[in-house]
Amino acid sequence: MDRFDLALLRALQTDGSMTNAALAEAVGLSASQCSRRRAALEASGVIAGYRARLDPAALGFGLRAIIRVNLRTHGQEQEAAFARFLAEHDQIRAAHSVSGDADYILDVHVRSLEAFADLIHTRLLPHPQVAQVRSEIVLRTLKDDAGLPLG
Amino acid sequence: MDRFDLALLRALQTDGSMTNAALAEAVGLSASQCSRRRAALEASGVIAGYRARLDPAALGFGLRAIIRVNLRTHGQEQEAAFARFLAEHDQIRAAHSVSGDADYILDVHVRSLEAFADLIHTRLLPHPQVAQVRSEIVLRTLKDDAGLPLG
DNA sequence: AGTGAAATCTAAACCAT
DNA sequence: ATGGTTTAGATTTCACT
Repeated sequence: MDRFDLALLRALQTDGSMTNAALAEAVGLSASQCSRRRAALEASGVIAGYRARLDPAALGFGLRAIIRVNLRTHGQEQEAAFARFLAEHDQIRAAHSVSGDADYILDVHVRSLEAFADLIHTRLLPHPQVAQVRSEIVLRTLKDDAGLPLG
Repeated sequence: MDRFDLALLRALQTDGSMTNAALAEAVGLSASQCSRRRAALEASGVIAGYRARLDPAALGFGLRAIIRVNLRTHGQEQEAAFARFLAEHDQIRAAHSVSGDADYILDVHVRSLEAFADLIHTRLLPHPQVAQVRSEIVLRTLKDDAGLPLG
């Protein structure tokens, strides 16, 4: 993992569709070398994959919210049940168990305020493990999934 | 935007490096048609771009936190100043202005607890606009940037 | 470790339906 | 609008330094 690898990663987390020729120019290496280093970074898992970034607004997702959840009980089985709940709901785009005021923090994209209310009132609050739900609705996104600070 | 476009988007937000031939097989269209639809989705901005997803742990980012920030004042100029602060700090990977208990919610990746403490105590808290900072440290990530729920 | 060229594969323009 | 063909370009393996 030298400065060339870091430069490759910086370039690829900005634009994952860069060709090896473009990467070669960007980092100062030959295209073949970029290809090989890139393959190694993919094989080792440093590059976990490539994804298209979609525009939520263009696809009708009008509302984003950050939701903090507290559970009633904290046993192994309860946590597993809640994890299954999270996995089953694809409006929930990110979910972290956290240490702090809340137990879980969710990042949620929905099409409308109705869909949001539905998620809160007919999904989350009735869940047997859920004790408290507090949400913040996103008004403006100043930064979204900016790259990792490499170098 | 028909079911084929949605299928393309679903495939590409899961794996952005799929070839048009692979997409053709996945969605049931010819490769040329996939190429054309894909170009249209890129041109219209529905596909905002492609990015490599990096593994934070593999790159030494040992700590992630969600930080809620409240500002002292809420004028145009104050918000702009805070927005500049956010843009300048690349440990802050996402930042949203929100309606709810907090004014801003930040998603932060740092290398260590020291780096985290430094961000809080020598960057955020001394900032003239910042009134309150409350953070939750991520213990376990159950879902991270899952795709938008299409169809 | 690094490069340059050859062979394979991919994308996009073209054309016909 | 869609699918097949072709061409120009990209990737990757190989030979070599």
